[in-house]
Amino acid sequence: MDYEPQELETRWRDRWAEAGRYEADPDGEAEPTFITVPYPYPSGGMHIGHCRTYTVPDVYARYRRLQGDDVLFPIAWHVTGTPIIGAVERLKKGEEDQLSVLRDTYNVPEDTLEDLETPMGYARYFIENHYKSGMKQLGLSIDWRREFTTNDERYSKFITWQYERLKERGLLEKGLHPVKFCTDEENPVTTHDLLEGEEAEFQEYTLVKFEGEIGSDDVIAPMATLRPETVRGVTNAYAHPDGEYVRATVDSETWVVSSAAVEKLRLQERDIEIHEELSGADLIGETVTNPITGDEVLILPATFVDTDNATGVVMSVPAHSPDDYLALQEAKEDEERLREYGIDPADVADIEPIPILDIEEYGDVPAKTAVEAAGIESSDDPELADVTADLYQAEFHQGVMHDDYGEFAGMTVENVREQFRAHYAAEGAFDEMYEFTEEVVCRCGGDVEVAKQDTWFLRYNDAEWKQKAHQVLSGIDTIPENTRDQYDHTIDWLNEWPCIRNYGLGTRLPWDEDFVIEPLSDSTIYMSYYTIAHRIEDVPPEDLDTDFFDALFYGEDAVENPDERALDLHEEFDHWYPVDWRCSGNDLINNHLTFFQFHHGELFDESKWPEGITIMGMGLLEGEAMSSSKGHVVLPSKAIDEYGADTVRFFLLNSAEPWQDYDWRDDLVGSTRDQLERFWSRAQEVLDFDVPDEQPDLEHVDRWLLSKLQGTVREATEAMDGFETRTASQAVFYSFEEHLKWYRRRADLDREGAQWTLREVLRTRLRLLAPFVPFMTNELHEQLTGEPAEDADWPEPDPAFEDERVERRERLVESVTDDIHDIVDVTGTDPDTVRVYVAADWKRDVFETVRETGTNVGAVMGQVMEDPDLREKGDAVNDLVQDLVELVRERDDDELAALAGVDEQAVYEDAEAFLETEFDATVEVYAEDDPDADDPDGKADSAVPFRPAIHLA
RNA sequence: GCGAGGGUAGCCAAGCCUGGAAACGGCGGCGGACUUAAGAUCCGCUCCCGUAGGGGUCCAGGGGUUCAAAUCCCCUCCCUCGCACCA
Repeated sequence: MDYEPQELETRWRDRWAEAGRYEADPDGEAEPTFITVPYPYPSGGMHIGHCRTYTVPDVYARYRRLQGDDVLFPIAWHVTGTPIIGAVERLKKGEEDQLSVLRDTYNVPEDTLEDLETPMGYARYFIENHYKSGMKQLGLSIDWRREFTTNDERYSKFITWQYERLKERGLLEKGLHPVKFCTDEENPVTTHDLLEGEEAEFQEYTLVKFEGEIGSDDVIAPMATLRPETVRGVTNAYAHPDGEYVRATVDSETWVVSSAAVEKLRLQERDIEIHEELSGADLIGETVTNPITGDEVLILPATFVDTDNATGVVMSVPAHSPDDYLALQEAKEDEERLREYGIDPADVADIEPIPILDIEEYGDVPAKTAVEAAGIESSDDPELADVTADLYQAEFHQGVMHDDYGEFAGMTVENVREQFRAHYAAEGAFDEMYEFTEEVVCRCGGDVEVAKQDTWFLRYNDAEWKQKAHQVLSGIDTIPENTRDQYDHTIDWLNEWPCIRNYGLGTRLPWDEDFVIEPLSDSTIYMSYYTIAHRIEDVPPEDLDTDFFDALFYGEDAVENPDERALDLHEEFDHWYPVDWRCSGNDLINNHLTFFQFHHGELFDESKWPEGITIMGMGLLEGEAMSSSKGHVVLPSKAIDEYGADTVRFFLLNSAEPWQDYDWRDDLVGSTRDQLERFWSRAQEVLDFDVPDEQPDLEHVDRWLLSKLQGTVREATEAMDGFETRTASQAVFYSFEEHLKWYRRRADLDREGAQWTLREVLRTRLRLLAPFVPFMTNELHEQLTGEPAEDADWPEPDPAFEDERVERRERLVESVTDDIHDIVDVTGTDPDTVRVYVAADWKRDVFETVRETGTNVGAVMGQVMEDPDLREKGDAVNDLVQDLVELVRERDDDELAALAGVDEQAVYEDAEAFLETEFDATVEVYAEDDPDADDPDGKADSAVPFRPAIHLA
């Protein structure tokens, strides 16, 4: 039978579907195992980069089934939030990029595009035609009865229950929060909605409220700065001479700021009324008072001031800012210009930098030192930015505040900034304003600004809640183990999390219908929903109130008059929960996986807390990140059509451990396919053997192979328990192929014993490989035994076949073969006779002495030299002891014990026939001290125990 | 900057926790078998030197511990990822 994966795999898919093979219902006897993976987000199609994420849990699920567990592996679809809506919008607008992704990358037929113009239509298309069909093609052992979407009515009731309960427990809080806001669409936007500035970050400027008289009005000129602690070093201020400014009431104060700033402040929840438009020239030459020092400073003209950034008025700290230092120098030199604005140049000439912090190796005036050291003379010098960055960096970490900072004196900037700012903000001298670090543009072309919005937060900063999350974590197996620190760190680091959005799919906030609960916040404990997803369909949504879910999750004592239907569902929940394993991506450690722990800690009893998390690496395609927008993807359907699902699975699981990145390379996938095909044809040969079931006489090599098989079972089992799919499949498949290679070279395969052995080996390996390549192994195992591999048991190591001495003996044959090969290669000879001399008995005695005495050469020599016969041999004994000490050091006790029991001469004599074929020569085995030994070149005495002397002729 | 993970032969990559064989395996390359040929398959070789199983150098760089270090400790250099309101 030839290997035809397409035909074979279709047949098994149909069988599974017809039998409902992976539908899991509580089974009283078996141990329940519940495995989940984050539900996919169908905002596009599935590509090969997604496949491993779902295949790893499948392999584990299949493994646990073979171990006899009752396994639940469900899937659902996450549609919450804006990505799908955004994708639909772009499609409806006919955006070329979007159309190209749909048409070219995901092969959506032209006449189907119309169906994709509603969010759920769009989602449904990709669910059915990509995810679901792809998962079925891959052979994922999913219980399909339990699928749902997060936009389903009943799921929403479940989310409603959860948020009602969190609110009751005081874990939700209302507050203001900065968001990205498109000024055209007048809506908050997400990173996915951006054309430019995806990298932009929120930057919180401190506004230092300088007071003064501009025109004839008392006003506040808020100077925007990122370094509020430098306020004592301010010598002057700058405004743009041609900039547009306004005088306006901001909340209850009168401010002068740029016109551009007004709009931003409005978005940041300020009450604003404009009184008068001003030009920069109106500000210049005026003096304002530093709210901290009380010093009066002059506003100077500067065209480098950006009126579109923050307030459009900046303070100047020439002692610590290279920009300000140069600008001041330049202002002093241009007296003409100062007079133009009615400023007395003498007043400017008097301005000297005021240092406010010390930093080693930068002298009294760090900015001056930095600028001069770099040889910068003009503010146009492109090197200035680097010099500035270096100085800021150094000052931040090493700068020590001067004495006039009072309670803040002596501290470093790093430690003082936040405190300092909070202190003067509380006094009313400082205010704040947000800006982006770069320009941000919406996909609609509109300008995106920072807006402050009313939001509900999850209080992840709550100390008690954090404590619970740590407790949950301490009970979780984290794979790989070194991710544990990251979770702990994330738990401590998480702050308040805004859990709602203004629009998007999903569940409305129960007490405020204007808001939708965002995706990361509606997916924290949904694994529990899988346990009842298919059966809750029988309950009308209007009955699904909070009491219902309390009874469902907490049982009959949780509420008065619990709903019988809920209690019924509770039994199934109770059967499957907690989650045994959550298999997820390493990019979710920082958010989802930690939220998952917080919410379980809060909402469930300790007995329902998750037990394991394993994280997965990314997929690359031919060494580069996959990208659907660039069309740099491979679709699973295409890969499976070309190679077969078993090959795709085997490659994904064998090329790297789950948590490592893997690289989908066509040539390597092709070679995986060849390997499976070879496995198949070798298996066919074994199937053709006609051997009885009961064990025939076995030879040494057969026992050797069977012993190796037991070790492989052990290794694979241990690896599977730790999700090490690569180690497990490598051991069972590739490493064992190496053993077979040797076995085929060594053994006479026409014997009944050999054929029986090979059949045993195949039967065992099929079961060990069943989680990885279920189609092929089921087929072959059924041909071999009448039963599919997945219905058999996971193999156990059989102690009757584990034999260290057998393995040691075979190792001796391997090394003597290697040694002869080496000599043949080096000498370039083709021997007719190969003579092997086994070390004399007295050498074995020395070996025994070393074993007993230990690996101290002196001690061994002392012991050995007590024997007068040995003493006579002199240097020969010394050399031998050196060799044997080394040999013993390199081996463990079991190995040595096994070696000690080996009759070396018998081993080589048994291998004579093999060696004769191997070298096409006559092979003679002698004892070193056999008086009749034929030893033409006197080689025999170089024999060492387990390292016979060799002579070629 | 903070947090995490890495740097192994032409390339990919195992080994590192639990120190003990120039270091699994794959790809690529070279040679051979089979074949009319190609492909596939199979067998060898693939750090340097060597006509006797040997010797030399080696696991980012530099120090240290040890009889023994890719593996343990310290320092330096370089790379990847995350630092949020987003799946």
